[in-house]
Amino acid sequence: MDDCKLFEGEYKLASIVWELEPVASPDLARACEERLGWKKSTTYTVLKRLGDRGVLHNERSVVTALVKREAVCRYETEAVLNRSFGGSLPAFVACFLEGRRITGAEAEEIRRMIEEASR
Amino acid sequence: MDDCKLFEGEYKLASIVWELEPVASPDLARACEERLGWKKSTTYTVLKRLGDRGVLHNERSVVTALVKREAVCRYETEAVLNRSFGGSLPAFVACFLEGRRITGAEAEEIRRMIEEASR
DNA sequence: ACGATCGGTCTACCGTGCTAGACTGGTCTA
DNA sequence: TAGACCAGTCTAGCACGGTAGACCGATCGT
Repeated sequence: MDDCKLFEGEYKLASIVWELEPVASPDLARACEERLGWKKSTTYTVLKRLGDRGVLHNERSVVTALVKREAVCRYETEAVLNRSFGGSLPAFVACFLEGRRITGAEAEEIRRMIEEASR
Repeated sequence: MDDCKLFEGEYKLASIVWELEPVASPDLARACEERLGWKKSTTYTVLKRLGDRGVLHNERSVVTALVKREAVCRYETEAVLNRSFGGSLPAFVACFLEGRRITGAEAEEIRRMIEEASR
């Protein structure tokens, strides 16, 4: 899905939808005004764009997400990994961990996932 | 360092510098022309911008990097993690691993790093 | 001394994402 | 049925990143 490439403003809107969906479009506009300082028309403009791209859906004034947050996060994950780390997860982890500590619980969690994925 | 936030074109140029440094500016212009299809002036424009921001350095026609690749990668790492995963490495790893396999060697490598960082 | 070459800058155009004001078509109510 | 209200669209200005053409000052070979 190349639909998953969201620009900054689009991402902000999508984030709010993911949190509130299903949400009435006027409520969404209100939420965007409060949280992002957007005017009504701005919300609808971005909403329409994402609707056209099949990311969000607005029907009878009820907005829902067609593309889930996980898919977008995953796309970004992939993008960063490819662009900066040659697609290598170890390289990414190494970079993040450089001179940093993590808790035992986090370590355990990651260990379990690694275990799972390499079995 | 907020210097580490590079735009697309800037990142491309910086990548070439990281690879070739120290590099004579005309050579750099040539490399950008070959690899990116950039005209000379484009290279110098971006080079100057990055010079002003303290990312690259051009002195007596020799270009070097003041900000290292690792720092930029780290910045991006952090940015993605914060934006999409609430700063949680486990969440990122979970997303990346979702329905995917990794080799035993990679698993081992990550395990070692996790071990190291949680000790 | 002078023209050529070269490193480097200045200015500007273009595409695009962001934002919003003006407007429209439909519905509801007095 | 006329006016108010509301969901949604259209159009457009603005800022900015990407790109490059024109130009300039210094150096160097003849």
